[in-house]
Amino acid sequence: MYYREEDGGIRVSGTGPVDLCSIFENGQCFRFEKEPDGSYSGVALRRFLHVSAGSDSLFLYPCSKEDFEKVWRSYFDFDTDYAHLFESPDDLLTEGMRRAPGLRVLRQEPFETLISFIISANNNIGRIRGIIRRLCDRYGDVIEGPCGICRCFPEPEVLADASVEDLTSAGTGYRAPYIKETAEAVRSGFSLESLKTMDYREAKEKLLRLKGVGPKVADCILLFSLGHRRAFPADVWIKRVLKEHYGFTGSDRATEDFAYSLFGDAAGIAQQYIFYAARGGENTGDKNGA
DNA sequence: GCCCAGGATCACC
DNA sequence: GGTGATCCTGGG
Repeated sequence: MYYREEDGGIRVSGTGPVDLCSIFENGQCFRFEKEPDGSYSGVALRRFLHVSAGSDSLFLYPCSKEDFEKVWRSYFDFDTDYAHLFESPDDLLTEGMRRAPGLRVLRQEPFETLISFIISANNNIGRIRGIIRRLCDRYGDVIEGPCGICRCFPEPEVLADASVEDLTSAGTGYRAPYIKETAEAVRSGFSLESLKTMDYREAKEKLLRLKGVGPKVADCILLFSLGHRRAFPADVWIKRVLKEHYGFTGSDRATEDFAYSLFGDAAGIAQQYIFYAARGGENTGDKNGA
């Protein structure tokens, strides 16, 4: 992989396939919007970013060499070669890799990911996006983007100080007190950062103590922001696939072990491919439109 | 008006 | 340790 500065941005080549739709609309990330020309823009890590993909390159804007090295390189997980993660992929995984060759698992901001996936419980992608947009508009810091102002994801203190009534009126429903309580926990010292270097199970156990975080949400946070690639979020779709394709049913812990036995250390990345294999050529899991 | 999808929690066994 | 009712909201 190599890159060069160009018109205030960075052009990256040799990354292997990158498909922005399967990155930004597969349910791992809720803050990037598709532009009419197929590019995406949004705010992540307190920075505005516009991304467009060519046949063999990617353009990030605005972006300096320093931004790329310090922020976006790891955000997009550019240093991992997804094509060679699995020694002997089975039929289902192979099919998923064929269908979504440009998929990548992002490394997002942990607090944003935590709150976003608490909101995701009992919810669909269209509504999750709307709720998060309202929270950012109401509680997020303002930053300057190329086309006007944008909003960052709210800081823990701000959500901790928000009233449950206000959080509810943003559309969070019964999850409002969970959001407030979990934001309070983070404000008063619960360290998300320390979970990155912790053993997978230990980190998951810690996350499960937070209000509104169950096994599936914990695995999403571990996989989509904390770099725990063996975290295998088992939603209803994945459970359906495990049953229909492997004849497997079992408890949450048994599912965790089964996924590990099938796919090993990168089980979470396999989960993303399997999602595409199972849902065929359709769009992603969004029934209501993003 | 009714039913459904989507995970976490809580009461209960 | 597992099971089932409940939470909220948009859509069919």
